[in-house]
Amino acid sequence: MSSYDVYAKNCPTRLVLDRLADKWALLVLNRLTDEPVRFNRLRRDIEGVSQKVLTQTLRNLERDGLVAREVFPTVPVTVEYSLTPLGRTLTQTVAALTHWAEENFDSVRLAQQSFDASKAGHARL
Amino acid sequence: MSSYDVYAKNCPTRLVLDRLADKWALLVLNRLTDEPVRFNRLRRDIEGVSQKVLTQTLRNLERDGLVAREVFPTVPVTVEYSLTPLGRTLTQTVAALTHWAEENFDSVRLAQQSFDASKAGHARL
DNA sequence: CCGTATCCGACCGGATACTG
DNA sequence: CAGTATCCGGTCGGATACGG
Repeated sequence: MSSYDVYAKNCPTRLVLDRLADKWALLVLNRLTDEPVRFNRLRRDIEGVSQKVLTQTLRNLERDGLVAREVFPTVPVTVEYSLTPLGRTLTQTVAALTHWAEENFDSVRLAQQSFDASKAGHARL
Repeated sequence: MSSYDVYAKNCPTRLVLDRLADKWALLVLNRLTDEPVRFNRLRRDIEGVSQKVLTQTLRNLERDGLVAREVFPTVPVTVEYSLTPLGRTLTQTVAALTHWAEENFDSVRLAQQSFDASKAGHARL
């Protein structure tokens, strides 16, 4: 079964999947879907990400060819990030994931509460 | 723009997205797509995951209502994991992600090599 | 404005040993 | 077989300071 190769350690797909399995990466790709965005704008819009981590995330995405970085020689300097053609091939899927999360949040929360309640009896400290 | 709420810190969707943005979780969901799987089978099939981390991943997915855990009173005990109906609503999207990774691995690798080569001049240790 | 560099505490995950 | 418990080194990420 070649479709099971995905689970193998040496499967190249795992390397790509590891990168996508990153909450900030997904949020960045999502934010860049409609328009190019400057660094600090991105930093402000995606609440909770530090400058360091956002930079790392963007570098990784740039290295993978999903995001393009363009520097404008203004004073002070302006840097715009946008999706590459390769990156755009991912937007449908990323949007689907986000959409699922929006649609099913209530179900997930309900399941969590139910799960936690059923385990409450064990909390005998 | 309500569709931008996804990026807000307090957005509930972020909580769900954080959980899905996990490489092991995605691989587990993928592996459970076609059939229920026992714990050690899962551990063997998904190379590189430790028992501890696989357990944690499965507990989280169970808590979120995506995965069901069934214990069979055999000797020794047998535990089967499967997708819940809620979990099955995710399989299309997860499969799409995996499929993208398979399709575009070459492009990503090429981009990485190109990126690394362009930065080689800075490696003056 | 857009980073890089450094320090440092918190958390993650592997190894190991033990239970039902 | 399927976990839980504990230890413990490595990594991640926040804070801060500084540079182009």
